[in-house]
Amino acid sequence: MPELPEVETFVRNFRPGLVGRRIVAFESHWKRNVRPREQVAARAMRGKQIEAVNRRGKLIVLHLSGGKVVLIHLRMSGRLEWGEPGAAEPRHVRAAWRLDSGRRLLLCDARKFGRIWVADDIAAAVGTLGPEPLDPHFTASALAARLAGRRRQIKPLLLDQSVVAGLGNIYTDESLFYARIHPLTRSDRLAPGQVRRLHAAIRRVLRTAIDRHGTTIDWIYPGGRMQRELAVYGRAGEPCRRCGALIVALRVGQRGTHVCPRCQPAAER
DNA sequence: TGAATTGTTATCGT
DNA sequence: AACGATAACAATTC
Repeated sequence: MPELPEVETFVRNFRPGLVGRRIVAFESHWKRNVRPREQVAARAMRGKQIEAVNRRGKLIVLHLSGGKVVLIHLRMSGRLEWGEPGAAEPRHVRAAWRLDSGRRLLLCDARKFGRIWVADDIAAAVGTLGPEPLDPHFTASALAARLAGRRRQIKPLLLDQSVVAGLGNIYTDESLFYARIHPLTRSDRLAPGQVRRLHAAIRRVLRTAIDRHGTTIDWIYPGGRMQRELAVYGRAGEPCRRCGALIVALRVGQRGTHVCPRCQPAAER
């Protein structure tokens, strides 16, 4: 569930408590999800200072003194919490970084799908990521270039992190709605104007969602306000805010997908 | 109780 | 062979 806006919100909320702090210890018994294995990762992090905290796609990136990076992917149900001395321990703690401030940074994850890497750089851990959709270099023509030569359905293509980094199910559906593109449309059938609309929609949706601190739609991610403003996601059977037609749920690439049948006419085959 | 949930990867087919 | 579609997987909640 955490997509780019939710990850960005975590980064902004936790950055002040992290930058400049030193990692005293790393504790985890999350064998399957920590790379390299816990003791090796712990040794690489111990004593290092956190010099910067930022985001790349859906990854949280801690830049450590000495040059290594710690990458945290929240996947479906991960979230960051502070472990305060004397406070009750949150549920589902999978990893903890003890800091010289006396606090612990906790990665909590009910479903255990999250991941932690300690690596020399992002590419070494997760391979190639597509451009940041909010970066100035991500222009409409840059998007068009990334779609060129592909003939996949547009929705799975947008979910592919090597095409654009950071979009997940919610914001892909929202972006396609504002661009008035049906999610099954083949990418090579998009007119230049549609690509420009899609580019603008992606940036508009992500910027708005960051401003609202992300989307809270269930118990997993608290604190967001974007759910009030979603146009299609999770609104099956409700009227389209633009035209009044009823929002339809369908399945695209194994994913729950939401469209306005009038605003997003199905691509003819 | 089992259906729903998601990003990634493995696998199958074209 | 490269790409696209699909299945599988992790584990939990309601």
